[in-house]
Parts: sequence; structure tokens; C-alpha cells
Amino acid sequence: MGERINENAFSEQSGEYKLARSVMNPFIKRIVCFVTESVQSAFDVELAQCEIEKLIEVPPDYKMGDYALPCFILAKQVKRSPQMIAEKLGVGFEADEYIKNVVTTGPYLNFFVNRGMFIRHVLHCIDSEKDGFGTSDEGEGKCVVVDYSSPNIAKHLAVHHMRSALIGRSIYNLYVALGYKCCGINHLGDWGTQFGKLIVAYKKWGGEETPSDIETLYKLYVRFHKEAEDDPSLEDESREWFKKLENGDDESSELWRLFKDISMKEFDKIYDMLGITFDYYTGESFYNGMLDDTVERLKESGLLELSDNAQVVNLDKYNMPPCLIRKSDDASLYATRDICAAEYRKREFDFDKMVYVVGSEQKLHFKQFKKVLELMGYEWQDECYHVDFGLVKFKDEKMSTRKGKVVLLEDLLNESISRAREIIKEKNPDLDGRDEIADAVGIGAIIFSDLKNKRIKDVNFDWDEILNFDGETGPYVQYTHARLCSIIRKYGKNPDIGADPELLSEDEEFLLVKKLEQYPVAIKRAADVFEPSILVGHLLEICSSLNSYYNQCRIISDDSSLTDSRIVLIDCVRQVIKNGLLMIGMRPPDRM
RNA sequence: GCGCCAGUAGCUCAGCCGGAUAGAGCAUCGGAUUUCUAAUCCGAGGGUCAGGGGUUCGAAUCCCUUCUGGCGUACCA
Repeated sequence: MGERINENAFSEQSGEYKLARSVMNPFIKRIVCFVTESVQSAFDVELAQCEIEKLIEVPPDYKMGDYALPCFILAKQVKRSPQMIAEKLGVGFEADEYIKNVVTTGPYLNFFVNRGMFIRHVLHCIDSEKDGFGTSDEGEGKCVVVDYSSPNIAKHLAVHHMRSALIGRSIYNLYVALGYKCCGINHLGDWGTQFGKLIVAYKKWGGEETPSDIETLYKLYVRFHKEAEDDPSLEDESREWFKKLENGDDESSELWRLFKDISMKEFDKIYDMLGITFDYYTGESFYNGMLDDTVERLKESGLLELSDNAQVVNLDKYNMPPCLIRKSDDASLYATRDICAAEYRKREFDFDKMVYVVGSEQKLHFKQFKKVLELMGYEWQDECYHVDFGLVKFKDEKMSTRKGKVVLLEDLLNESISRAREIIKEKNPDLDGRDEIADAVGIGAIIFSDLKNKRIKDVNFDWDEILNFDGETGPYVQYTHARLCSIIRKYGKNPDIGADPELLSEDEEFLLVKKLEQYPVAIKRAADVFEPSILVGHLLEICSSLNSYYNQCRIISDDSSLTDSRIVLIDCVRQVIKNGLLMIGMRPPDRM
């Protein structure tokens, strides 16, 4: 029986994590102990266990082994050829219950685990941790602030606000899984000159009726820009109105409140559909009363200087344009408010990390922002991260935001749901609860397509691609989950972890279990680099392994012992897929 | 002009703190269902890892350089 173990996730972990993993994986621990001792006895060279552990990787081919020790690095320290080292170490190996065999292949020493033991170990972990499998307590007592979505009032929620929300929410969940306390903040763009513009537009063209929907507000906004092209005085007028607003003027404050309420109603509708929540909705306006203090601190630090009548922090020394703090009319800017908000959040939450999930086009802003914090003497600026993501591009000219056209998120989501409904009608017309499932699948497809690629990649917004439910997609993962649930339903009993794992002797079964074992590693890696796509990619690998297995082996058969064992495996896969889907904000349907 | 990011199969991407034979999905073509859900699986074709130099026992991966594309570059956010 050939072996088909092929995966590579081990090779890229940080040394720190590898240490933690060894606690979890006794197989690697065993290898590390063996190598450490052997190097000592064979070459009289002493190496730390964590050094050895960093070297352990996974061979690229199933025939080669489960874990490998490349001997190149050792060769330098021991001053022998890597081939010779591998050979000499291999000779001294004795099998035990964890590692059953070792093979020397050129400069590599390849280890084979005791599969039955490995499977037993992993399945027991999953069975005992259940929904908690993949979590840890490494963040206990620490806090992460995540700033996501943060749309501007009076415009429709744009696609990039959805990206920010989905990425941000996933990062939030990842850190919760690692035991951190998280604060999710929607830093609403509810302040700034654009409010002056809106007020001007409303007063001039708003008519008698009080606006009640975001479409009306948006039209006013668009009209303002159109008219301002011919009449630049409108810009001055809007700056004056914003100034009034900032000074607490009644009329403008009332309008501001109205505009904000209308927008929030609209936003909440979309957030509900996507399952996005926040702990705080403290937008820019929230900091209005604190701005003077912030500016005062900047002044005291001697950072402020006057330039063309505006107050700025000069950043020439750092090869950056100056950071504007107050405009020539004394009004604040977004940098002012961001700095103020950061100070507030540090006071309020005493975070260990603060994450801004905002598009790449604002890179310079965050670079300046961090530099100013540093110059103010805040060491914690080191723990502020701009988690940027690529632009959303439109293939289809009809949907371009240019020419005042926008993709309405609500339309996009509804389109996806109705597409899911069509497919259900076609494939499984008698499905119970099909409306709810169409929701989960339709929305899931959107969420998944947004998170599956590295965030830095630009997204080519293409209906056909986003609404394609074949291949590496959200529906694929959900479908896999539903199938597993279906098998367990058919089995009719509760999976019994007492079933014999030794019966799971197929290569596909072992491969699957290895993927499951890597799930907590994927979580950790994804959180470390704020990259949900790492988790998504791992979920796809699990599903792909499972489907391959499913098509090759029957789970429920006449052999009741074997069936019992396979059901335990199936239940564990189901559990892990469920955990992963929830982590990225998707619902795992029991059937579809 | 300057700065940052990206360039891997026809398309979308993974792999990138150097290691064993560059991998997926989509699309195309060919197969699999009396059997636990075919939204699945198996197979085929498809590559100058943008070009050039360098470092190294070894480079898609690190350094330099050129080209292409995107974004940013003080009173918008």
C-alpha cells in the first residue's frame, strides 16, 4: 500500500511557534529529542532542542516520509557533509511507539510516524476540544483592538468597506481564538468636510421633504461635486459649514444627526446580512471634544509648525510629506482624529495590538500617523498595524463607481442568494429550510471569495467569478460539511471515540488526519500575519482531502467496526470544517 | 519626478525569513453515479516563475538593475 502524504505547512513557522507546537505534537518532540541526543553522541556537538525543531520540515512527496530533517545547517556546525550526517544519524535510530521508521535520502533524514498512534492522538484532541479545537490561551490577559469597515456616512456601503469588514471580523475571530480580548470598532467617517458639502447640498437642493434614505443623500453628494466644478465657492461654503459643525452649531448638528441616522439604518441592513458585528461604533465625531487636547500635546512636544497657515508636523527628515493637523481655517483633519482616537483607545483599552483594516491606498497616511505617534513618544505605536488590502476593480463598466454608478452591496448579496436558491431548486428541490440555506450559501460565496486570496491582491470584481459556486469556493466547503452531516445522520448513532483508530489504515485517512492536525497551526499563522486567507486555504485543503477520500472509500459499510472508526474520523473532519467556517463568518449548513 | 505594492499555466491565484520533481481552481478535452448528496471525484494538455546580472553547494524565494501595471505624493478620507 503506497503512501500519499504530501504537505508542507510546517516549513514556514516561526521558531517561537514551533516550540509551542512540540507540546501539542509528541511525534515531532520525539524526533527532536532523538536528533539532539544523536548529534551530541555522534559528533560531540551540543545543540538546543528548539534549534533542531526549527529545522524539522515536511517532505514534498508522500513516499519520502512524514517529517524530515535536512542536514545542511548541521553540516556547517559539525563540519561534515550533509549526506554523511544524515546517514550516521539514521543508523542510530530505534523505532518506538511514535516514530516507526527512518530513512536516509541524500542529505535528508526522513521519519515515518506510527500512523495508528498519530491518528489516535489527533482525533482525541478534536473530540475532547470540540468547538474549541484550534483555540489556545496564548493571548490570555491581552487585548487587541480591531478597526474595520469604517465607512463614510451619506454614501452607500462600498465594496471595499465590505472587504474591510470581512477581513477585520475574521482577524477579530482569529485573535479571540488565541485567547485575546478583542474590541471591534467601526470608526465611522461621520465627520469632516464632506459633511459641510452635504449640508450645503441639502440646503440648496434638498427641497421641502426631509430625506429618509441613503439614495437621496448620495444624490445630493454627487450633485454637490458636479456643481462645484463650475462654482468653486461651494467648496468654501462647505468648509464654513463644517467649521460651524465643529463648533457645535445647532442647525448643522441637527442635520448631521439626521444624515447619520439615515446612513446607519442602511449600514446595519448590510451588516446584518453579512453577520458582521461591532463592539463600538465610535466614529470620528466621537473624538470632537478631545481634539484640542491632542493638538495641545502635539504643540507641547514641539512638533507643530505653521506652513501656509496650516499646522503641520514636518516629516522631511523621514522622507515623507508633512502630516496636516489643522487646516488654515483651524478645522481638523482625519490625521488629527486618528491620532486622537489612538490615544483614546490606548487609555481606554490598554491594547497590546491595534489593527487598522483599511485599503492600501492609505498606506502613506498610516505611515505618517505612526511616525507622529512615535515622535510624540508613544512606544506603543510599534504595536499599531495597518492591515492593508488591495483595490476592488471592476471588469464590467456598468458597475464602475466612476460616472456616479455604484455596485449596491445589497444587490450583490441578493443576487448571490437568489443564485443559490436557483441551484437548490435544481439539485435538491425538497430541501428543508431552503430559504435559510440559500442565504447561508449565497452570502457565504461572497465572504469566501473575498477572503480566499491574500488581502494585498487587488480584487477583480466580476459577477461570474463571484457567483460561481464550483471549485475552490464557499459553497464547496459548505457542501463538504453538509455531506459529512448527512453521513452521520445516516449512521444514526453518536460517533464513539472509543472506536479503534488502527482500523483507519488507508493513506487518504492518514492524509486527512494530518490536515486536521495542522488546523491550529493555520489559525496561529493566519493571526500572526493578519491573513485570513491562510486559514481559508487550509480549509480548502481539508475539504479537498476529504472529498477525495469520500469518493474512494465507503464510510458506512457492512464492517461495523470499520464503520465506527470511519465515522469518528468523519465527525472530526466535520467539526474542524465547522470551526473554520464560523471563524471566517460563514454558516455551516447541515444539509444543502 | 519621488515613494510604496504587484508581475508564477489562457484566466484567478498558492508557494516567497533559500532546499528534494514549481502546485491548485476556473476554462478546454476525456472519464467516474444499481453505492453515504455529481455544488463531488479521477485523468490530460497547458510554465523562459516579466527580462538581465549577482550571492550560494542550491534561487520563484535573498541583493542590484531594467521593463510593465497599480496606488500614493499638504489643507478629501
